Amino acid sequence: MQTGFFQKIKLFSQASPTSLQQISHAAKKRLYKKGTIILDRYQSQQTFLYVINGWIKLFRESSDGEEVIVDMLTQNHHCGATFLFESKEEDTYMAKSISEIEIFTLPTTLLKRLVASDHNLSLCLMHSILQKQKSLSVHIEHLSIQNAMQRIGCFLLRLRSDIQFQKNIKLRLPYDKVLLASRLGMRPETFSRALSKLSRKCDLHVDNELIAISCPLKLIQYVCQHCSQIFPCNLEG
Amino acid sequence: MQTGFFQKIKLFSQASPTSLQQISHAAKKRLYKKGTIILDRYQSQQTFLYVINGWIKLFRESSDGEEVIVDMLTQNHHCGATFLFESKEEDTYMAKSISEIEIFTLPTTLLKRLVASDHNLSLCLMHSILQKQKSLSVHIEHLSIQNAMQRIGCFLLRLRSDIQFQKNIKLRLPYDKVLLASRLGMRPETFSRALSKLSRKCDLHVDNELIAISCPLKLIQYVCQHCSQIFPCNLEG
DNA sequence: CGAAACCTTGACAATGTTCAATCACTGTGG
DNA sequence: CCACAGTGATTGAACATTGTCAAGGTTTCG
Repeated sequence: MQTGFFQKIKLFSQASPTSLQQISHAAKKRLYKKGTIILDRYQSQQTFLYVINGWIKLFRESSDGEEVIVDMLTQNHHCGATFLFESKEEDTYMAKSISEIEIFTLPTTLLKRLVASDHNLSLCLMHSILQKQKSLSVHIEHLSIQNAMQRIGCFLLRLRSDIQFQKNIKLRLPYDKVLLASRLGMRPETFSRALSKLSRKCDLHVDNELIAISCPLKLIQYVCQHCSQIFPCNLEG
Repeated sequence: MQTGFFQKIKLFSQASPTSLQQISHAAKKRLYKKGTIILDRYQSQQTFLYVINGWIKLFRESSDGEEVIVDMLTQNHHCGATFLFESKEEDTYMAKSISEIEIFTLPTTLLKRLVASDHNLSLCLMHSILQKQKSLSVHIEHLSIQNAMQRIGCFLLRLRSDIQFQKNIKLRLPYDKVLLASRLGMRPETFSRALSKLSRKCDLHVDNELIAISCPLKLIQYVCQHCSQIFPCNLEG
């Protein structure tokens, strides 16, 4: 792969020429169709994964056999930084493509070496981790404050950054409702009922995975009322 | 303050002598009694705060005037790293002592300079941030999977790391129940009822803020049953 | 075509919240 | 020193929200 490609990625934009060269040498770009297991738990430990395009589900099984969503990644998200310093088996996860995806991977060992030697690269990585941390904090606040309808509305609002200045927004849910329900901490049945209740309350038009928001401000007002953030909260850079 | 003090702190253990010197020069050690406002929102932006001892509440107000807990800090926790790269007003918080506390602070600007120049220091900081990130992920899993009784039990279990090998553990709640309830994402009334229900179910003995766990394994079994982590999950340090 | 997954709906159970009342405890000012 | 206000904590009753179970429709894909 070409160094220019990586230089355009914020995370690597400050990396030294040597680092960029090593990265572009070692990176493996891959395309997968929907529904493919990308990493098993063992591989997750050894792989830094960067999403160029599409959606990926990171998950584990709980002790009673249920699937637990660890994270959902999309464009410009990455995973694997956890294993730069510690490599505990309990932290591992599986990765599965939820749509067609385009990604690249790097061996954790290489990234570890680069981060140890390339100060600017490590600072970019730290910046990115801090952004992620903020989004986790916001997620926690939402889970403890918002009800099912609000969590769904909040998710919709975050799908588009320009949403507050538009009218009659049209969205497509990026992945299926069962998964989305789980991501938002509720049962599929609750999701189904809450979405239809929300659409009555805030003038949405729902047609399977297509959703039209006729008046974003109305939705924002209902969704964000108890939150400590100001509306376009936590839109990642 | 003495450089030796900071060298013993994991976060600064790999810092260069020059960094350590600058840190020890600029650090302000402080004692506060319970109930003191340590930082207002403006100060939080300019201050890196490290807890030597005691408990601190970080919080904000939501748009409808409710207090939102951002984080609870204790021994060896810190806050302020967020502002090393970005300084958004919405990310600021207030800090209040919940017990007698001993802390030290550094100006964000200094830490920023040091992190920019001292590679090993920045790696230590990154490590610490990644640990924090893991604990946030676990928190999210707990909020979406556990019920009120389990969240309370889980909190108790994390108060002592050796808990699984003991019998008849005696604990003291580190801060009041209203705050703890909010931290665990429930109402004080729910907390009160859930704690008494839990104590019946898992043989706890509750006497105000004192709690005795006669059989930790029984509690672990009930609390951790749906979790993707293995028991002594996410014990920091 | 048929199996499997996804999605929705109804009836009901479990869980959590709200509101109001009460009690204990703490610190303050008269 | 006591009265009193304020906070923390608990409890009951009514209510709201979410989860569970079962059934049936729809979509997807080999």
